[in-house]
Amino acid sequence: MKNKSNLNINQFLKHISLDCVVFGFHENQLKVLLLRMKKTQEWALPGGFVQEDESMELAANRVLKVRTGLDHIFLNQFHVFSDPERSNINPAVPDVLEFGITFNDADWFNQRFISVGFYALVEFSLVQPKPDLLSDICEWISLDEIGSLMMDHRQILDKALETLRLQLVFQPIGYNLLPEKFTMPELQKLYETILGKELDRRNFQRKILAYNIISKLDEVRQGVPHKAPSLYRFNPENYQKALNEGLGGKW
Amino acid sequence: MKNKSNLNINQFLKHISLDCVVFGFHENQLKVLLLRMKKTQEWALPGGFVQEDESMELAANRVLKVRTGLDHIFLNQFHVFSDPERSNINPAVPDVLEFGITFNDADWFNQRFISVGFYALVEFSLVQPKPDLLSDICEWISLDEIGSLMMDHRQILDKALETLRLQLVFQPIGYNLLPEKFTMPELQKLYETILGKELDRRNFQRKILAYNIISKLDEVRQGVPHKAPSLYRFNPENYQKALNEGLGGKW
DNA sequence: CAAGCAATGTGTCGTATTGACGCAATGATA
DNA sequence: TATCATTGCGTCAATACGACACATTGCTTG
Repeated sequence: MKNKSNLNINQFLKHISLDCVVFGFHENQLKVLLLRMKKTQEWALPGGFVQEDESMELAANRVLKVRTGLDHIFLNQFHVFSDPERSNINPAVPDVLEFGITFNDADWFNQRFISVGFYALVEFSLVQPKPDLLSDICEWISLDEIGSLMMDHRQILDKALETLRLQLVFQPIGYNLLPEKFTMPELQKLYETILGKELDRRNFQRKILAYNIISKLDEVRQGVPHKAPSLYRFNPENYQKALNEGLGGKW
Repeated sequence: MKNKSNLNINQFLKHISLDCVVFGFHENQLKVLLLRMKKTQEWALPGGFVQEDESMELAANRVLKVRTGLDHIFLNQFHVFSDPERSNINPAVPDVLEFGITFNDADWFNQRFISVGFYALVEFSLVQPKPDLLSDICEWISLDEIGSLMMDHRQILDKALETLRLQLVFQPIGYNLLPEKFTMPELQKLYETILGKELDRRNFQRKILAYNIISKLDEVRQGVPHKAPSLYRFNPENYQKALNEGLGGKW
């Protein structure tokens, strides 16, 4: 039973959804990809549903491919949001009714959803944001400019950030967020933004270099004021090794 | 539409299940609560489904209350298992048909499930294991005696253990696994079992004491061979503080 | 019943890690 | 050409960590 829109809800599992917190880094700021809902003008995380033959991970990849144009995105599930009240106030329903979608579809959106949260780390410049059926805008918003979001999406975002901070302590971060070549101050700013606090420039460099996950290049960044900083790039082998084995693993 | 058994599947959300890895510590061994399926004799994790008005956490608590007799169990979700093939080989179906359950119920068990994995830490001696409708045995099995499990439950167990190991590095563990009073060697053995490697007795004590989460008592363990070890107990306030703020948090 | 012994309680020492900070070099800016 | 923000490199003390020594306790055993 198809419907007028290009969204065929009948191929999706009931009660289950996913929401993605897509992190990017640009102009020394951590940004998140958000959608603005047509009807309510509320901002929301990109999300979607699960087809009958795909895993949650595949579904998240499929959703993000449409939303960003990217394939093989670095993705991690971090929490399941299952408060029975979380979707009671779903404001998407009036939207649905306005855009040529049948009442059966409104029922679909009105049901209770248990949502699996994913966070994604992507290289900002590669993303081509595309709104979905219910939104008119899809764009990057700086972390400190994000106010309240639709439903419990603010809570999902906060939990993603908290998870990312914990990961940072025992796993390398940056390979998926920075361009191939980057400077030490840029990498440091990324860490500072995620952690939400300032770090000592010299101690940071010492620690990062000790991990052996980045290599210094024979180039400097051009066209910047003051002294030109050296460029670095990640060492894929050691980075992967650090991902598997952890960094400062105590005990 | 009720059925003959005391399991009313109609109150549950379709496609969604949960599985619990319940850890206990006894006789210096880490144990997991397992069920043996009546029909196939395979071992399985305790699990269940989600009612229409409860969160995943509430559902997990409800399931474990029945299975262990305990309330307010320390519970954490750790991963969602959503491989479309994971429940194709569900061996519970023949069981279901044999125990007076209607064919509609067999359909229920035959559907695809996305399962949220929880791990629980409980005090061994407080648990009163009870089998469920499809199992004849519910008991503690030592970690190193666990072979293959039903469906993907072995994979779920392994992931739970991996998560527990990571938690151990930056969060205190033990309050929920040990009796009120315990000895330093017991606590160390718990850490060693979870980490899967031996630790230096003296360095372990120094490190643990530095966290200020346990207090030494004016008692020693009675009736043990050789020198009687002192008893300790967790300091609830500092333990909770460490849970929130983390332990050796780098950066 | 005393010597032996296994396990516990306490401390040391060299090394590595960390946090705080100094200072010279660079290169655009004024 | 002098200035100055920023980068690159280094120092030092405090702390944490791993490896190990030694004394103590109290059951075990000859």
